[in-house]
Amino acid sequence: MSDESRPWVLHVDMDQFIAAVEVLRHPELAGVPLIVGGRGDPTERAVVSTASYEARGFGVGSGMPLRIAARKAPTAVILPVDGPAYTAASEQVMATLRDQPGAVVQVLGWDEAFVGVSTDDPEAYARRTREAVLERTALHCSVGIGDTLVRAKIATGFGKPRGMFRLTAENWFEVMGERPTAELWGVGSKISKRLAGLGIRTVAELAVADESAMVAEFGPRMGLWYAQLGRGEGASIVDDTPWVARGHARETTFQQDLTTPEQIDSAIRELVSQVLKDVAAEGRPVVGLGLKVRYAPFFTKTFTKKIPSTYDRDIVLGKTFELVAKMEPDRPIRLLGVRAEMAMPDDARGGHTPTRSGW
DNA sequence: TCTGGGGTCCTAGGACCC
DNA sequence: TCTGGGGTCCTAGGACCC
Repeated sequence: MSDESRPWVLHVDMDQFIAAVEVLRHPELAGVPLIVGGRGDPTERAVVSTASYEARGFGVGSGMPLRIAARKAPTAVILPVDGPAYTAASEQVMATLRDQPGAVVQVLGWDEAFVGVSTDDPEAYARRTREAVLERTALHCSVGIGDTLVRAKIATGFGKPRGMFRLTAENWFEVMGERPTAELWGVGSKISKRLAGLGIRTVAELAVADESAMVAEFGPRMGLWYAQLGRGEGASIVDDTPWVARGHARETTFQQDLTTPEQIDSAIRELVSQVLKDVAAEGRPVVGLGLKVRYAPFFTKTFTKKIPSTYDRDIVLGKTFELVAKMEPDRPIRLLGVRAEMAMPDDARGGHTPTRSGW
């Protein structure tokens, strides 16, 4: 170890963020199993956004259907999602991070951010950051310390809750080598299964995977990117360029299945008008409109249509009727969404880095 | 009494042009 | 009668993340 100041990547992740914000507003809920999701009504179709650690003890996790969560944790308090409250808390957290000396902050979501900083003692810096966040927001966080973005991000999991962990080229294989590929950030269940088909099950095996086999299976970009991920390598520069959305979408879940063309048509009209309003607020032209239709269960149909200059109602409705015509009568539509794509300024398009997410 | 809503990026294949 | 190669654009779909 040297005293030399060098660049580090910190990944700051709030502990059970949404539940913690709710406890701040409802102090009597401290220590109580708490579930936040949907409109707070477990008889409705919705999923869990966050479960407190107490609720997780009952086997409740995020993404789980709310009614199942309520069954698993019958004593849990269930609250509705309150987006504006979490946005406000998030802004306080991010402002605190930006106030730290020398910090470059790249926000990843409501409850997490990368912080780039040059320091000779990243643990001390991380500790001061955690203290500052706690003091300003009364919220706890964990910090991952890494020499790349990927390593910092993965490190956080080992620091939770209310702690920190350092993951670098030095201990990467010691810590991650024997773990399944699905523990990597960007490898989910589908990809890990395809990797297993190539005989690759652990991070260490992925790290030395045959390049031509990877490219044959996943294509030129993804194939090389996954192998790189297995080594924990990649970008180490935290980028605080303000984020510009590439598109907007509106999706909704119907409490009752939609079954007739008339119902579907009016639902699409409503969503299209909402998303066009969102896009108009950005002041950029609409270049495409997509429709996503989900049948119950597990089956998704999509179409996207480039719109020449502006939204063309006839095109969208024409495609809609095509979808409806293809609908099988015994498969009622469950969920439905509309996505609009906006024109992007050329310099915001990205695509210059060798990884799927630009890192 | 199963399955949100908001995003990101990549790939394959067909159409079309030269 | 037979059939290039390269490039771009568009659509559809897949996968992942929080």
